[in-house]
Amino acid sequence: MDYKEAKDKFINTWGSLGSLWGINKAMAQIQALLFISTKPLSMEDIMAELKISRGNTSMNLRQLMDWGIVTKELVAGERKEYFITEKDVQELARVIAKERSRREIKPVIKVLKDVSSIEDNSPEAKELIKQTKALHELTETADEMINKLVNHKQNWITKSLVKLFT
Amino acid sequence: MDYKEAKDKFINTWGSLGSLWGINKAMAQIQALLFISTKPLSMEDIMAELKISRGNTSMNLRQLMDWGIVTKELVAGERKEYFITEKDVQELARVIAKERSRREIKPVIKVLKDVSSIEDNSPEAKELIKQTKALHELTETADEMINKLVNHKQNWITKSLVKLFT
DNA sequence: ATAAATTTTCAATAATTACTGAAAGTTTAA
DNA sequence: TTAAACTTTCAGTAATTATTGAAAATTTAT
Repeated sequence: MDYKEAKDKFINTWGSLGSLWGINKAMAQIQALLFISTKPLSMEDIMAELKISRGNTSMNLRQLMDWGIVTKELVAGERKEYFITEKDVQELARVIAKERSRREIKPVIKVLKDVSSIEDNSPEAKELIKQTKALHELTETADEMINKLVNHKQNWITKSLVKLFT
Repeated sequence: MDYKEAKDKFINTWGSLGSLWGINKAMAQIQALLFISTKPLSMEDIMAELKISRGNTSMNLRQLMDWGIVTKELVAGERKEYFITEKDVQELARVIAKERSRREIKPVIKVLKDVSSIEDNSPEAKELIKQTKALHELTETADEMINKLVNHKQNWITKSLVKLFT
């Protein structure tokens, strides 16, 4: 496998992994491309490399910036905007975990809390309350775990692993 | 909020959460329905409750069985098949984590390994190798972490949390 | 101010993914 | 065996989601 093949394979795999996780393909591919690039890339660069339209590139770059994993980089004497992504994988993982907690887990916790606090004594309602309560507790625990790990800042996954299994 | 509202809200929230995570809506809703049901449900029951077709129900039940979170339950003197889901949330979380590791993480680890072991000395290739190696290590560590947690069998999330932050 | 360079927006369209329903297949009881 | 009860399959269709491309908006240089 030569460089070009390897690069394409990486970008494609990352892209399809993304869509499996509710992140769209183009967004994941742009991030992958920036992640392995040795220099900041312009919108033109990205369009050419991934063969996607200007509009698509613009929208997905914005999303990546909303997530906080891509930033604009000014290149001296250039009018175009250039983009870079967080290059440290640990930091990348932290940011993604934090965003997913905020966007996906937190709202579910709220629903589970509401549902589990209805008042009704029928056996069906009791089962609903019991099971949503259990789910609520589990979800909150998992979310707290993520957030604590996420605030460790450095080498968190490795450190936790050592702490857990030694 | 009365029982019916609460039930619908739970099923719908679980359903849309599912699609956010690459699990289709019907599959997540069927699991949610079984999860709060006080008794095993037949295909007819599920179709009526969720207002989905027979084919859809059949296909998604099979998928849930493939995941190992739903099983057939024979009801004495009944010809129909009845279905139940794992009711213990901890066990449910374990099974899901294990399946996601097997289906999604493992294949990515393989690609990252392949990509990071190409031989090429250009600066671009060096960056690709460096970054995919870092990602490979992180992914493997996270996957090992999931698999170890998953083999703890009881109260794993809570236990790990205590262990980690006390 | 003007206009060239660049980015953003969004209606139209393409691509993907999910769902239906009826025909084919399977199981069970008599 | 037969036929009724039930389940699975899958081609066709519907619903959802992603992408394009060109017009509008913005930014920058002069």
